[in-house]
Amino acid sequence: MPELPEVETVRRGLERFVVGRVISAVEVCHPRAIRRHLPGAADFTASLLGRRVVAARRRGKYLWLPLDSGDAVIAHLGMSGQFLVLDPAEPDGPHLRVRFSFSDDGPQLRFIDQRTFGGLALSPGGAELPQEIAHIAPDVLEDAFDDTRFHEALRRRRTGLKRALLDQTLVSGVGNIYADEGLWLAKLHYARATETMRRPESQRLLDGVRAVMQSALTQGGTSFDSLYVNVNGESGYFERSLEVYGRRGEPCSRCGTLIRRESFMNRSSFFCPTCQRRPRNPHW
DNA sequence: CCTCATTCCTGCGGGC
DNA sequence: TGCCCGCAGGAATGAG
Repeated sequence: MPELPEVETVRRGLERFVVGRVISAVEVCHPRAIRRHLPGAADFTASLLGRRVVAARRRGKYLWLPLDSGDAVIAHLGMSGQFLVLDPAEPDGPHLRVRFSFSDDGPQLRFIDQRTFGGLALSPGGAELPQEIAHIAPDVLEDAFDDTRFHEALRRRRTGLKRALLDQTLVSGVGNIYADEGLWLAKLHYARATETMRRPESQRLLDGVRAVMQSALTQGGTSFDSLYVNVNGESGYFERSLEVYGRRGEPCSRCGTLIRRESFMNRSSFFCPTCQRRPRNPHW
């Protein structure tokens, strides 16, 4: 599942292999992939033909490619989205959704997405910051992220801590996996009421989320070669470095207590019941 | 305005 | 062996 580190790795790949090139053809193989582009596939394609990609940007889990027209292609990888840079002779896989060809006849950019939660759209005039994603907050690795303001916003919420972490309008880039990992590092329970958070606890949480993301980014950034922009969730981080996610029944590396899994928000939460004490007044 | 459940989708794995 | 069902989850959406 691509979260911030994986998406940043993809952004770097796009910067390296796509920026500067002129789009010569666009093929929408599956209409669902551009469902958020309401004018439809023909409009999407027409807006891109002959345009040069001038940058590759990211906010949270959203990517966008500013074009020389001032528009931008917005991309979200969803659960299983990938961008692959492949020679035109390479056969199409079963989940190819959109294909971009370039005027240099070099490698194509292919958007591939098995579970189709991801998608692309054209943002008119969105080169600087697409208005479609203006509601997405800065992420914890950006200079623009203000720890104090995050803490204050957290205390104004009336919800559980993990729910707040997953709210992209409060902090972006955090998904289920890094939320669980960050909470474990900070020794905080997922159902902790946000309004009771104290400043040092908020700081531990931010530091924890930053630590796991930085670590994943370091590992993920090394795993793509010249024709593979990488990735869905497989940054190599998964198998080696996760402390709680997916580890139900395994001992906590800090205290030995067995990791528990609880169902929460229609998904799983993994935590150490000793290190991450359930609060007296949990917020569901 | 705020919070939260629901919804989209497909491959995989477990149970029978 | 094969079928069915649950599970995985980001974020838009609408209900309350």
